[in-house]
Amino acid sequence: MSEETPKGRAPSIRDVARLAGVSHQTVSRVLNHHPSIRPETKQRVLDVMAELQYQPNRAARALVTSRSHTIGILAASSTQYGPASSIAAIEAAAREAGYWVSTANIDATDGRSISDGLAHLIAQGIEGLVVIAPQVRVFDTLAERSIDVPYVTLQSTGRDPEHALSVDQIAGARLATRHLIELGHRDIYHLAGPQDWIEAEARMRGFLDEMSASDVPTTAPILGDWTAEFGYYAGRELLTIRDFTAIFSSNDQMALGLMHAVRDAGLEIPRDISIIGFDDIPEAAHFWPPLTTVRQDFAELGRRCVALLVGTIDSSTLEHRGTIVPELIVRASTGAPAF
Amino acid sequence: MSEETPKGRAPSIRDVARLAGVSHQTVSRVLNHHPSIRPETKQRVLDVMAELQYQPNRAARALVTSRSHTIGILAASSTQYGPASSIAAIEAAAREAGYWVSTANIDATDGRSISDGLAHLIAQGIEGLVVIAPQVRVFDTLAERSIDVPYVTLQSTGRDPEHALSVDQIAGARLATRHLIELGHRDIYHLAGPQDWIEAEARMRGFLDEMSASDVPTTAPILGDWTAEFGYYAGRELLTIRDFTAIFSSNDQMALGLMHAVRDAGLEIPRDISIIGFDDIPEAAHFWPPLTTVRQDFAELGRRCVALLVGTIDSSTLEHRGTIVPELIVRASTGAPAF
DNA sequence: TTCGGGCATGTGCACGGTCACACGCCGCGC
DNA sequence: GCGCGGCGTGTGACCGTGCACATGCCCGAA
Repeated sequence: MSEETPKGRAPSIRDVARLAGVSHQTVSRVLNHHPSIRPETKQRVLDVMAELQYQPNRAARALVTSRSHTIGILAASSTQYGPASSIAAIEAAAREAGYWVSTANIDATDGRSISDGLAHLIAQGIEGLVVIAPQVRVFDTLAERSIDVPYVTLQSTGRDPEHALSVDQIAGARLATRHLIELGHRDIYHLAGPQDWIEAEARMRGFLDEMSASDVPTTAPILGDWTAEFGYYAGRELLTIRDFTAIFSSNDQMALGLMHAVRDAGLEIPRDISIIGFDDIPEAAHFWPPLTTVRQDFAELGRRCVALLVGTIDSSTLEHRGTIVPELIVRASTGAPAF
Repeated sequence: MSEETPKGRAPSIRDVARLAGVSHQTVSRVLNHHPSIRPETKQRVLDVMAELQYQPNRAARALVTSRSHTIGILAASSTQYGPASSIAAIEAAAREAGYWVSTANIDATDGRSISDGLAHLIAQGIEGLVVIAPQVRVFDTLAERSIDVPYVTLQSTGRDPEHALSVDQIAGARLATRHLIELGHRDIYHLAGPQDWIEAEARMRGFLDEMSASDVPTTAPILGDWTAEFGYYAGRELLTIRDFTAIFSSNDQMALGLMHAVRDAGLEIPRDISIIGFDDIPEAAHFWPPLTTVRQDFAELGRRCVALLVGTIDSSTLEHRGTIVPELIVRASTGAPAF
């Protein structure tokens, strides 16, 4: 080994200092872009750093500054398209802003898991928290543990609008519902998401709002679990009634299950029944028939989320955040009802 | 504030020590489950810890032990079902084993992004690395940067079998291909994944192996990009030829696109053309028709991955790892060819 | 009795950074 | 000529933990 440093350890600022003929503090100043350093000195230090392949020790820095530069993500259902997209976007935006990301995947139906995940993140000294999970339970845990870092929840404006950031779910749901109404549908069902997801609740509210605003008699929403499986069985149940011409599903996966059930019953989409989804997962364009749905910009959401969090951390200033409005994507699964 | 500790800081082991009437070292021993501590003393320390809501400082511990207890994940395409499932499984397994996880999402087509992501993880002092990405480029970067932590790549046995862990893609692909051959198909196309994904390569190899083993004339695989979109356009192209009765798609999304194209051409599945996919994403059971595919157990993969990594870190012992064999799921998208 | 050894605990230092403060030098105004 | 302030740099302490070593005690074997 032709190590420049005496020990087997990674080089420290003192090693750099010695080789550059300066004090360790000067090296620290170079690292932190302190203004008053002679360019000549600075260059010398930088050269030695490059030569030694010096890497600042995160732990040491975190210890003394008591700052971790880490944002935690508490995520449920992270295998689903929406959450996964948000996570990826947050991760990218955070890195851009000089922050690290640590994720804890939890089982949102298990209170213990929520608490554990949160403890896990807090133990890492996170400076900000993003919650991507059904909030109802998480909120309780959050309140209980009296979180002392800024946090943002990536769901619709629910119980804690101050911390919420989201695509406007209500507007999206109204968009979808209005689309069906404008096509002439009057008997419309809504297949909602799980009761304890605030996103699901918001979409349901949007549906109900738009229905009553258009003087269309509302039907009781069916509570689902986001899965195609559920959509399929819910569809089979519904079709024993057959007093409707359209269904608005709270996400694309359930819409897929619905379509499956409708076809099994020998009916045609959209001739007999129109179906509209929510999310616009990449596959939706290739469902049979291609699914009309509402698109959300998850990447933008992630970016704003980090901007808000970092703004709060760095300057205690709440950055103003506009609403992200979703977009209606009309494909072939919706049409005028046939009488 | 009725703080027990003098300063506004979080309590340290010394605060605990003072209140418990012991030395800081004794507290440290309690934390690390040192055997020789009187149960009485231990309990006293634990009581004070609980009272003070003491939390060990990770940074300080990492600084002195030079161990971060963190596993890094370098992931591409983490919004897709397979990678997302693996990540969630790894995260859970790692937490179980007392490790933390840090994820870097990269754009695998961009060499710079790979390198940045890797640097990002290394700067965090990760002790192990899991690579979930098309490996060809990543391998080069890995070699170039001479990674000094144990790593595992979550793809098929390719260039670096020593570090690879995966569901046996070749066996899975042979399973799928054999299924088609046994149904009586002779003219079979394979829609492969991107050239630089070793997984895609392995599935292609499995396809070719099985075809020649069964004395069926092979066709040149078509190289796709995993998306339903590509599957759709590839299907349209293929259908202008029509000299085949079955297609084996390297993943379920492309299979979905293929199905779309086949229906657009007025053909029926599986009467005119059989289609088989790979992955068994949760939606596959509700495609039209429900997709025959090959299921991989991602959760098991994640668990083994962490077990292997932690084994290597803790004892430098390579734990023996069996192969995970995928399972053929027969649904309605495949059938005997009609002549 | 003496001595070795294990147990339970304490003392001091090291880890690799940052921060507060001190220091020497130079230029400028009075 | 003297004091003052800013610039560039150095000195030492400190952050919260774990480790090596020291200490006192008790027990059993020589």
